[in-house]
Amino acid sequence: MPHPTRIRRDDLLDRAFELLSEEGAEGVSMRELARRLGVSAPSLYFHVESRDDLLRELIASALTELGGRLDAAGQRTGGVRARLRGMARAYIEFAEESPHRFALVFGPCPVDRRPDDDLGARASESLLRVSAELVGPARSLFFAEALWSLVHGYTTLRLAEQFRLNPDHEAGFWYSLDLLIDAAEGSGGTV
Amino acid sequence: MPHPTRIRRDDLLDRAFELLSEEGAEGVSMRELARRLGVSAPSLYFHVESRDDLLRELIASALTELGGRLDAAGQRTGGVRARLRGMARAYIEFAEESPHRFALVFGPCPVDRRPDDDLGARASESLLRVSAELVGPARSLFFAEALWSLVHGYTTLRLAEQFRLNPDHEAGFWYSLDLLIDAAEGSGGTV
DNA sequence: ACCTGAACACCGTTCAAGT
DNA sequence: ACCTGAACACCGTTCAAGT
Repeated sequence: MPHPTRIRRDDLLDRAFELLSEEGAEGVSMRELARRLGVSAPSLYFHVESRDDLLRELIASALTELGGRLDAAGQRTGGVRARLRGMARAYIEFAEESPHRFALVFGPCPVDRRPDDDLGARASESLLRVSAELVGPARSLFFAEALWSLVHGYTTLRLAEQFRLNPDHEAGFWYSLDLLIDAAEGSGGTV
Repeated sequence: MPHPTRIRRDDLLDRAFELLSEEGAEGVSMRELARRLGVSAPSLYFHVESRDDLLRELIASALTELGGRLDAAGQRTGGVRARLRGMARAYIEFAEESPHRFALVFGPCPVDRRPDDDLGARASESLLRVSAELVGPARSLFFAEALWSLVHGYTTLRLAEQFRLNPDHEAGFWYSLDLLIDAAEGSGGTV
């Protein structure tokens, strides 16, 4: 063995994940990451192009996990309404469990840090599928966008503690969600 | 005059505003700010407690401006629906005009950087007032929260260019907004 | 009271040098 | 191929020193 320590890419990403979860994107510094790996900072550049590249990897992993959770929620047995509620809950729960990862995925983000378009597409695929059950394929994009806006807005405002005035803020959210679903049902889909 | 240059607080805030507008919060560095003011970095600390303090000031100013715009839109003549639409448009327009300021206001934010609670309250006051016209004071908080979630979600996702798949994304938003207003009207308010 | 330069502890990244 | 230390250009912030 030519060197005392060899960096394994898995370790690198695991430690970066920990840093992100603990301290947010700002805490993911190349030097601190190197410190935790017991390695010099420049050596990281043999395994990662740049800090932005590393963050892009973390975004991709968070997006994949969120997509998986939404998918699971959308495929459970039950009516369309119950599954849409489940997907909304999964979205909120992911944000509550991993606020820093959630913020990184949806936060303002330099072009260099953008994940592949198809990753985002895959994450929203299940929402589009369940939406199509409700309003048909032609209007599924239209409806999914409205649902996503409501859920995302509620989640981010909740995460930013902007509902301090209203301790019972969940009630309004679930009511509004049902309203959108009611309207979609009324507009005549395939189910 | 004991010194060649004296910092005026207005200048300091104006330059910081420019930096924020041009390059986002990350671009607002004490050293770059000092450079633009033709002054040493440490001297800034006689006019501002810390960088977080400065950013808090910028958040406050953005929040005040957004609040003012919402207020103006909410007080125009016209029906409740038209005014709510106007407020939504004002929200979106502010975010489009000042994306970095918008992101700073609603982005994840260390506790030290939080503006006064009553500033946020004042910004949402007009929304609550117009909501109360629609559903009465008892349910205005409930309804305002739903509206805000939808508008905020749509705005942030739009700013993050998450609607790339759907070039006609505005239509779905306005439709959903009307749906929420319809439901509120149906639920029996004072108007 | 207000400004300065020097300093401390951080950053991302590059690069010549080692194995 | 992979790792290192030194270096460069950045940060926020403190502090003794000047006026």
